[in-house]
Amino acid sequence: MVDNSTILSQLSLFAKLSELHGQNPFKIRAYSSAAFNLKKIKDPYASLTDEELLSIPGVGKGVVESIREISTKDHWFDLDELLKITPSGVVDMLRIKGLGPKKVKTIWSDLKIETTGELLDACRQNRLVEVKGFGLKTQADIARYIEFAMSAEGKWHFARVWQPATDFKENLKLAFPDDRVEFTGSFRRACEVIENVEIITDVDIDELIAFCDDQQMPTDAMDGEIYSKLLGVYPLIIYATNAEEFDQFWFETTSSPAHLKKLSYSRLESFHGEEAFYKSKGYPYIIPELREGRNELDTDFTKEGIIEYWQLQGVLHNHTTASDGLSSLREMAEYAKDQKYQYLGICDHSQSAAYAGGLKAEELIKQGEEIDALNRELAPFKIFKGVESDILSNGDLDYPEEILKTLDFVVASVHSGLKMDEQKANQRLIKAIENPYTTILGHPTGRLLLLREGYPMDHKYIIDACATNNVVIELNAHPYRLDLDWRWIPYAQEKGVMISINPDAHEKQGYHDMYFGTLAARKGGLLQKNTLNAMSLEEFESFLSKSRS
DNA sequence: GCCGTTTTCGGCCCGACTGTTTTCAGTCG
Repeated sequence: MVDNSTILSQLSLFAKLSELHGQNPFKIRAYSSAAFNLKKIKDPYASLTDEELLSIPGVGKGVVESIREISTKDHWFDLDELLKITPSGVVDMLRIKGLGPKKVKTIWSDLKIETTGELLDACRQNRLVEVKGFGLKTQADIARYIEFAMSAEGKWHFARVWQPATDFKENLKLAFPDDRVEFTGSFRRACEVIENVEIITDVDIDELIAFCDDQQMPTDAMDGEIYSKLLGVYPLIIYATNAEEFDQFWFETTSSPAHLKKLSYSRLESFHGEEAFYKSKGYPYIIPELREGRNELDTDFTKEGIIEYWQLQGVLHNHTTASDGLSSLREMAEYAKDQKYQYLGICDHSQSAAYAGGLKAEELIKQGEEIDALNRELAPFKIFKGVESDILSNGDLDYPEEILKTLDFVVASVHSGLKMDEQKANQRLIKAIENPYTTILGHPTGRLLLLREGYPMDHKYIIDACATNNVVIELNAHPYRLDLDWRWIPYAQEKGVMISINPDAHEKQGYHDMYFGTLAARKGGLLQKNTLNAMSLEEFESFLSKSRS
C-alpha cells in the first residue's frame, strides 16, 4: 500500500508545480490546504472510505480521486503531465529552503538555469543578485543550501537504516545459526549519520554468496574478502573472515582510526575477545559507541555507569492532539504506562506556535485539569504538566508568569527565526535559560541532520549558563535531531549539567526514539547519574521541587 | 478544487517574517 507520506508529498508537489506553471491559484490553494489537513490524519488514507476522506476539511471529490489514483495505480496522471514539462533539476530547486515556485520560475525562465549545479555556479558568479527579487542574502543562502545538500548525499540517518540492517543480519544469522554474524564499522559505533551498513561474518564464502543471490542482492564490487552490496537503497559492506581471525578483524573494522591510534594498535596483535584485548592494554572494556578517539580512555565508564536504554524511567517532552500530536493525552499516558515507564511529561506547543496548534493559556489550564483526572485514574503512574514553550525572538518564554507557575516543568525551545547569527542566538538562549521557569533547554541548536544546519551558538557559553541556572539540556532523541550533539556531553557533565533524553514524540510510538537517543548519549559517555529521565519518579519529583525553589 | 449557501455558482485570500524593496512579494511553519 502506498503510504501517507508519499501521498502527501505528491499532493504538495502537485500544488507547487501548478503554481510554477501559473495555474489557477485557488486550485493550488485547495490542494495545499487539503495536504495540510490530511497531515493530521494517522490512518492510511488508502484504507479510508470516500465518506471518511470527504469529512476531512479541505478534502473534496477531486482530492479523493487523486488519492485513489496515487494509491491504486502508483501514478498520478495530472502530476506526471506537470513533471513532463518541468526539467528534473527545476523540481529539485523547489526543495531548497527559501525558494518557492515563484522564485524558481524566475530562475528557470530569466536565467535559463535548469539544474542545482548550474544554480550554485550562478550564485558563485554573483549572477543571482542581478535578478529582481533576489539579493545577496538570498544568493548566499541558496549557495549554502546546495553545498549542504551535496555534502549530505550518500549519507543516511542511522535510525532509518537500522530496521533493514537488523532484519538482514537476523536473516543471515537464522540461515547460519552456527556462524558468527555481527555489525561493525560506523553502524556498530551507532554514528548518527552513516554512509553504509557494515557486517562481519565467518560464514563460508560460497554459502554467503549463495545466500545474497537468494535475497536478490547482487554483488557490486568485491575487494578480497570485502563485498559491497545494496540493502534496498542502502550500501552494505560484508567482511568475510574466518573464526580464527574474527575478533581481531571485528575490532579493527569497528574502531575509528582515531581510536586505534590512541591505543597505538598494530595489525600484528592477535587476540581473542575484545575484553581481553582492552585488558591487555590496561583499559576496561570500551563499548563500541565510544570508540571515536576522543576521551574514551580517560574515564572508566564501566565503573561510572554509562546510561543504558532500560534505565530510562520516564519520558519527558511529548505532544498530544491538543497541539500537533497524533495521539490523545489518554493514549500517550496509557501507552507510556504499558511500556513500564513511571512518569510522563506532556509538553504541547505554546501559543505563538500557531502553525503547530499551540495552546492558548486557557487551553493549557484545561489540559492540566484533564491530567489531574488521569493521574487519579492511573496512579501511581504520574503525568507531569509541562509545555514546550517557544523561546520568542527576544528570549522571553511564551506565557506570563501566572500561567508558567501552574506547570510542573517547562521545556524551552526555539522554533522560529532560526536564521540568527551567533551573538543573537546566544543572547536569546541565555535569556531563556535565566528564566526561573525554564527546566529544560529543548533541541539547543535546532539542527536537522542532513537537512538543515543548526543556528550557530557558543556551546561552552550556553552550557556554562545552564550550569549556573540549574537548567537541564535536552538530548532530543528524534533521529533527525539528536541535539544536543553527543560531542558536547563530556563538557556538560564536567560542568555538572544534567541531560534529558527526550523523544519529542508526536505520537505514542515516538517514545521508541529514545533508543536512538540513548545510543547517541552513550557516544558522548553520558552517565546514568547525569540523566534526568533515568531518575525514579520520587527522585524526579524532588528534583522538580528543588529546581523551582 | 472546496465550500456553503444568498442552496450548484461565485467567492475563496493563514499571518509572521524576511529580504527585498522604497511599499511589498514570496516563503514557511
